[in-house]
Amino acid sequence: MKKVNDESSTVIELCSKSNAITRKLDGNLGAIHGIGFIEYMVLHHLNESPQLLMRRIDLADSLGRSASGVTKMLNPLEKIGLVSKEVNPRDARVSLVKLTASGLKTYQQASNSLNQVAVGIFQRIKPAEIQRIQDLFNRLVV
Amino acid sequence: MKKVNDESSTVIELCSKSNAITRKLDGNLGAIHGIGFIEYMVLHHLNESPQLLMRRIDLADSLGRSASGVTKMLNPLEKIGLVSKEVNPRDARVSLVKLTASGLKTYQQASNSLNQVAVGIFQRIKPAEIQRIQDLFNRLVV
DNA sequence: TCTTTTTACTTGAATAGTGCAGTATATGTA
DNA sequence: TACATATACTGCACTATTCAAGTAAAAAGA
Repeated sequence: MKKVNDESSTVIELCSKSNAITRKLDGNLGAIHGIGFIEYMVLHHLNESPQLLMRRIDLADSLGRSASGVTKMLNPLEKIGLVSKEVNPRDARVSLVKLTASGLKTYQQASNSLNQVAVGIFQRIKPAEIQRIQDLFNRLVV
Repeated sequence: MKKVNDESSTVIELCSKSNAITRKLDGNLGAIHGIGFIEYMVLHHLNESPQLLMRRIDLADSLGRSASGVTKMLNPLEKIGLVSKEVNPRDARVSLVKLTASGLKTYQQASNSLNQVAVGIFQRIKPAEIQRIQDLFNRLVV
């Protein structure tokens, strides 16, 4: 008697691996650069966006986290000067987050560490397949 | 100027999706069955193992979580009777976790909910590709 | 215009998760 | 045997994350 379908067991595997990877990277980045993996992801998404600028709500979506989680997480990052708060003249509700010069520098350094660890994680998977995985992720409906 | 390699951006995507999925399933399972997704995963791994029995440390590995995290999480599950604590006569250090009859029932019911949600998540991906993803996950080195 | 609804964000209370230190048991080695 | 090291687990202090409630501004509708 089968209890879960293929989709479910894949979801379970996905989240287990993600937990393990997050823990590993938290330790790695934390020891070397003083930020966790989630903080790294903030810097990454800012770096990818035009003008290094994002709305908090879009950041929450990109990270798969709640709005309040983003608010709280950003406080320490502002305090240590990796990001700054900007206003949107068109809409007074939004509070934009910007990557500072210092944040960019930390991002670039931490990226080197991440690159090494990430290569280790995918060492048994061919480059073409990595591309393929990423394509599949983009088609997930969450 | 490229900052992160393909491996890194795939890791970032993986963890973002996992966060979003976890949040979605926490809400879904919590509302209907009174357990979060992580608790569901505990029941799932116990159900998959022989005699419905696991060591706490192996459970932690399967979940990608710390040993103390498992200890803490298991307390409420024992209190509501979904799992029970067993001793290992061969090794007094280990404390085994067993899926109870009540836990099995909850697991089976929650699996129905999960199956539905999981199908929705993979709706744009072909069955053959789902198999493929799972195979790739098993080859990750974490 | 005035009112309702939606959106963006923040705060507080509660919960969850971590690392580290400590305990107890088992294993390896001389 | 004795001793050092490794393993399994737990408790504690700290950090992180969430939900629900609240504020304020924008958009939509009458």
